[in-house]
Amino acid sequence: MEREEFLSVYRHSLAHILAKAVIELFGIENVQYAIGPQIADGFYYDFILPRTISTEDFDMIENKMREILKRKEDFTVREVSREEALELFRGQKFKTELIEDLPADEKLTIYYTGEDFVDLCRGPHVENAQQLLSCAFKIKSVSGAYWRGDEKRDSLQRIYVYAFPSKDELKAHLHMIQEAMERDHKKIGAQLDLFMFDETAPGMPYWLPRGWKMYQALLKYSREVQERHGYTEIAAPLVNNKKLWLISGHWAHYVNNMFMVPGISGWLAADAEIPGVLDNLQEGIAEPQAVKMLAGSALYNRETEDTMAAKPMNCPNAMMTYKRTIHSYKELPIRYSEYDVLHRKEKSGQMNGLFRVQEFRQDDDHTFVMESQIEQEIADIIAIADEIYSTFGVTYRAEFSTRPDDFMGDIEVWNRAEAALKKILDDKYGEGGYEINEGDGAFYGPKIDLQIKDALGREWQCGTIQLDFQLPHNFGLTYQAQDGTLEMPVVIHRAIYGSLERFIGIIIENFKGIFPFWLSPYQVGIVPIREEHNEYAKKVADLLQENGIRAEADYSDRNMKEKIKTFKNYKDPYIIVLGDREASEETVSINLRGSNRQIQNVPLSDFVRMCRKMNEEHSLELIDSVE
RNA sequence: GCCAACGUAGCGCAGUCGGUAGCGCAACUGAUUCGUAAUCAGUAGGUCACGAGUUCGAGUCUCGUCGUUGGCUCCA
Repeated sequence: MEREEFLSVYRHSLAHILAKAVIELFGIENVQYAIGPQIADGFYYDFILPRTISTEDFDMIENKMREILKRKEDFTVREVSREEALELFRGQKFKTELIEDLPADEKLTIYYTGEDFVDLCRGPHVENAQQLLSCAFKIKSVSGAYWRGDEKRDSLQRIYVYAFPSKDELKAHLHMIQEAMERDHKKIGAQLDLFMFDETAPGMPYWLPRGWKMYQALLKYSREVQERHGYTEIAAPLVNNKKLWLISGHWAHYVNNMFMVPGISGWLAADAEIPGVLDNLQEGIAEPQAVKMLAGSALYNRETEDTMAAKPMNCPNAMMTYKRTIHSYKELPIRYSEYDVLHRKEKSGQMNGLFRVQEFRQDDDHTFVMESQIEQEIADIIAIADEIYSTFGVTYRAEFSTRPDDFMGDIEVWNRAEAALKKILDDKYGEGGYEINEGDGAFYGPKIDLQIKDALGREWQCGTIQLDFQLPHNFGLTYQAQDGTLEMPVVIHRAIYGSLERFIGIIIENFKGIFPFWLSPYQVGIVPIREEHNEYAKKVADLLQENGIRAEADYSDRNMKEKIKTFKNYKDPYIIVLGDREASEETVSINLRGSNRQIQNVPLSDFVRMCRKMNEEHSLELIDSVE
């Protein structure tokens, strides 16, 4: 904690130095300075400047900051009245707004750095800039940001700076950034031929043969686990008429994120020409053109009755599936798992490799339960999450979001459900062993989010467990209770991977492309030394395939070293070399991934057993000796 | 959507002042038949993202569009 305070004091102080440097460089009359808080790896400061800052300016700004530090000026604090403050920051609109927004009785403190720079600030700061001389900092980037995050307000230039107490720590941090860049799933995905994108389908991955093998391995594993827990899988339409979205509420709340298939409101009886169609929405650039349409052309219209939309979520179709028949309390819980393709339209600039896409699959499920079953069902879901996350060797953290102000439904149901969830979380993680976000739940029910932590310590929200009191209501779902009355089930939405696409992105970075055996696109690379060994190699390949082991063989006449190199670049866990010796003795010689170590002359049956064991146990570690 | 940067062969990159489109790897062909991370020789591969503009001439300068990346915002 001490270190945290220290970090906050000097990062914040450095932020003032940055502001002072920028003002000295551009002139106070040309600069509007906003706020400069500290963040995880440094700080930023927002400005309005007469021109845009580019990377070429970074040195200049950093040098100016160092020059200012060398002046060894004092940071002096002064308490001022609101009037005094307003006078002092006359012409600085952001500071003025901040002052006016503070409660009337709040004490205003201002900090001087030297004589000529003053900033509104709660402090505390270092006493003298000298104390910052040993700090290490480096401008990270400049990007756009809005004043108070509101896109309708001023657009500011945000200067991000890395800042650490010592050069070594900055160096370590830059090293970590470098490491993260090397693990970039977009880079590794291309290197390992896992997936690709094309501009005709922004944010919609093409899964290449190798990537798809991994995808299937993840699906297979998910299905295995869920089947054990009594889940039954369904598949449903990807595109539904808007009637469905009107019932579910998506048409009202989510329509701008949906890919639309407009309906047809008619056909042209004769060729027609539509004059004055603008080719561009931007003023001054758009030129009106006549568009020709041939007789028989359909006239598409989003508002017609046969308009359809691609599903952004599986829930409505799961509700329809439940509704097909009447249900008895004896059937519940009913667990419909689903891996269908979903589409969500994102604003341009929102996409990011596999982390944020417009087309994806979830390891989704909708479970229909009686209220009395919530507790046990959630406990079971958490058990599934435990099992799956531990298989990937990652830890996770739960966040509990409770009833928001604009909740819908019966407050008593909410209270009972939240109490049940809290009890499970307390039992599982201990009180305080998870975070509570009061009022952060969805309007239709409380939720638990599961954040996993990857090998670099970065956190990702993957799993989510949400109670839903709204959809059963919208779709009029019922079950017949023991006493013969019709009751409404509660729906639990849940996913463990979250989106398969994003999860794969995360594990690519977590494992740096060096996947556990069971997950590797190909698990064994087969290298016959000479063409005369192809026959034996083929026999081995067939045997592996029969045993559910994914193997690839290179039967070409290339040099064996080249074959090994190719498989090593693909990071195949085992590369087996087959020559005279192996063929005559029915053995394989294994090259272990990640080392130059080999295990010679392993009996074929032992090798198959090793591979099968890792597939069955979903082992994290590669077996590196014959047992 | 907003701010900024980027887009040259499958991949990684070079291309100066506006003057004939280049390199490495990969691919293909031939030779080599090899015991653990690059055998040798040769060949082919381009709408320089797309569209306008300036110019005698544009990969290079200007504008626009699309895509990607880093942020903002939102989210799984």
